[in-house]
Formats: sequence, C-alpha cells, structure tokens
Amino acid sequence: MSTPSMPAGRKPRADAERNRARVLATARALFGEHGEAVQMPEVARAAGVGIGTVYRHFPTRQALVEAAAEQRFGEILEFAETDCLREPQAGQGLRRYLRHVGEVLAGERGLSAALAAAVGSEAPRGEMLARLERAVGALIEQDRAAGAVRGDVTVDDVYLVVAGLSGIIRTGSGDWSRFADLLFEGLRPRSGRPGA
Amino acid sequence: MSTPSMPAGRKPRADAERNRARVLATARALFGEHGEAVQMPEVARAAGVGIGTVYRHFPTRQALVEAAAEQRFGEILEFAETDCLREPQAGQGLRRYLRHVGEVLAGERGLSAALAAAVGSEAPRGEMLARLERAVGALIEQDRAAGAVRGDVTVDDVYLVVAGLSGIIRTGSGDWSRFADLLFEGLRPRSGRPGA
DNA sequence: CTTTTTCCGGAATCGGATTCCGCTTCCGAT
DNA sequence: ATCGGAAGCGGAATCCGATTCCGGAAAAAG
Repeated sequence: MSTPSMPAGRKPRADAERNRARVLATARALFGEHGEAVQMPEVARAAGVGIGTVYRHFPTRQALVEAAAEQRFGEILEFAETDCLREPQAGQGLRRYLRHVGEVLAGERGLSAALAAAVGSEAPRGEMLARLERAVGALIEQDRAAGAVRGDVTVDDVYLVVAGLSGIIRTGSGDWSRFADLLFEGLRPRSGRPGA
Repeated sequence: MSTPSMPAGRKPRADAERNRARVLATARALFGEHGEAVQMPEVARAAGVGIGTVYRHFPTRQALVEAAAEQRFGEILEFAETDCLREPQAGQGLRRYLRHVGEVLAGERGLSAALAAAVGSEAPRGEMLARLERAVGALIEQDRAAGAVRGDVTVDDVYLVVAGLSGIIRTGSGDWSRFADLLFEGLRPRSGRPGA
C-alpha cells in the first residue's frame, strides 16, 4: 500500500517490460516492412526471445498487430492535435489530417490491415480513441467555421473516410491520393461558400 | 486432329463439369451466407463431393473465392448494361450502379473480400472486366452529359469508389450508404448545375 | 540467502489448407 | 456390348503456422 496508483496486482517485473517493448518494436518494424504476413516465430526470433514470451505479452497475433497499430495511432493523434490544430490554414485542417493518415498508412503497408482490425473490432483504447475523436471533432469544427466542409459532417464520416482510405491502400487498388481528394471533395459544402 | 476448335487438351468430362458447377454454386452460397471464413471441407461436404474434387477444380481456396466472385461480377455487369444504361434517369446512372454494387456486396458479406482479392490481383477475366469497363465508361459519359458528374471523372475513379465501398462493407466500418453518398458527392461537379 | 512469484523458452498440440495416390467412372474405338 | 486407358474422385496423410503447456531460470520479497 505504498503506491496507491495500482488498483490490483503487485508489481511488473523489470526485464519483462523490457522484453515486451522489444517485441513490440520488432513487430512494428516487421509489419511495416513486410506487411501483416509476418509470422509469430519470425517476430520472436527477430526480437531475440522465445515464442512463448511473445505470447505471454500478446495473447494473440491479432493482439500484437493491434498493439503495433496503436502506437501509430498515437502518432497520428499527436499530429492531429499538434500540426493540424495549431496551424489552422483556412480550413485545411481535415485535408491535412487525412493526407497525413494516408501517407502513414501507405508508408507502412501492414498498418492498414492493423488499423482496420483495431478499429473494426472493440474499443482497445477508449482513452486514446476518445482523444482522437475529440481532436477530429475540433478539426471539423474549425474547417466548418472556415466554410470548408458541409455542416452535417460528423466524426463518423471522418472514420468512414479513414477506413475507406485504409482499404484502398491495403489492397493497392489504385491512387489513394486521388481517392482522398474525391472524398474530401464530397465533404465540402455545395457551391462556393457563403460565410467566411 | 478432328476438332481444330481446341487449341490444347482433348475433352471435358461430363460429370466433371457437373461437379465443378455444383461446387461453385455451393461455395457461392456458403460464402454469401457465412462470409469468407467457410472452410474447404465445409464446401466439399455441402457440395457432396470429396475435398480432392474441390481442389481439382479450384487449385486454391483463393481460386474458389475468386471464381465465386466472378459470377457476381457477371451479374453486376449485366445490371450495369441493362438497368443502368437502358433507363437513363437524368444522370442517375452511376449512382444507381454504385448503389447496386453496394447492395450486392452488403448482401453477401464474403463477396467483398473476394472482389478485393480478384481485382487487386491479376486479370482473371480480361474479357468480362473489359465489358464492365466499357459499361462503366458509358455510364460516366451519360451522366456527364447530364451534368451530374465532373468532366475529369474516369473509369479508374469508379474503380476506386467500388474498392473503397468494398473495404467499408467488408470491415463493417460504418454506414456504407453514407459513404457511397460522400463519394458520389465527390464526383459531382462544383456548384449546382446550370443546364437540365 | 531462502522463499515466493513471475517469466522465459521452445517442444508439443491443434486447426485448416493442400497434396498424393489407389480406385472408380466415363469416353471412344473396336 | 466390350475393352483399354485417360480423366476424375475421395479422403487419408502431410505441411504450415498459430497457440498452448509446463519445467527451469530469474527477479522481487523477506
């Protein structure tokens, strides 16, 4: 009862966390480079630990993939909160955000699948998701004020856009940039824009 | 040297084709109902043949899935050529086409993955694809003439839209209908439209 | 320095796709 | 109608990769 910041359990072993981190980092690198097809044994070997260890920290391949994805989530979130929200270029916030997401996804092929899996399933990190949602909501608000997006655009719409983008990139169905433009165009208000 | 209309091979056995058809039909039904997760043994059993037979006709699960998808391709193609092109409702051709595709995909969950795989990979049926492309091209032309779509929209754009739609539906990331609307909106020309 | 607790490693297990091969059925010629 | 052999059939066996299990090792606690 010395560190009240722990509701349950006793203590996290030192080297355990080190391993967890090593595995996650390795996985992240491999997934990014060779796509989601990398196998568990591969990860274990590359990380210099036994398969059992990998499974101890990530009960499932899926879990590992999601964990890796979450890191990137974090980075995207930060980008949204920092760059996009701090430097509002006349309603270009959402566009910049989406383009960034596209670039990240395109850069690390395997991530797209991970994102889809992560978002498509449960609520792995309600916390982070919540922050992201808030940030995106702010972006929408900001762009809307600048007359750059329709009034009925919601956070869910942005979700859809990201999901679609993810799909296109993952399956390499074509020029994702063009796709992003189409979508963005779809979010803009009809005919020029009235107010500033 | 009796039937010169055969470049290679001799003759397709009677019951063989029957089985092939049976398997394909069964697979199609199962994939549509339970998604792409259905297993080979399942298909074999349901079709009333041995696993070996399934593999004789479709060397790979992937191949089977693609074959099943192709059938639907055919139906979609027909819809495009018949309904959409025959009854031009003031530039609503593309919209109807896309909505139909969405409905088909949503109706048979497993199909989305199949489509993605089929389109994403090679050119399984250059013939059918070509026809589809022609039909879509015509739809674009038609709608463009009615001022319903931008002048720079291409067949590839429609591909992108379908691919995106497919991704959304497969991963169940949200309301595909809304997504379709967004995309369609993105294809329309800027600011209302003067003519009819 | 023990005891207790948490981890580690990797062999074994499990599930599902794919291969292999002896047996059967169909085709075409006799 | 019959025969020889190619084309198919069935399904057991094999292969592969994810996941489980458990005895030994290492770290935290006393």
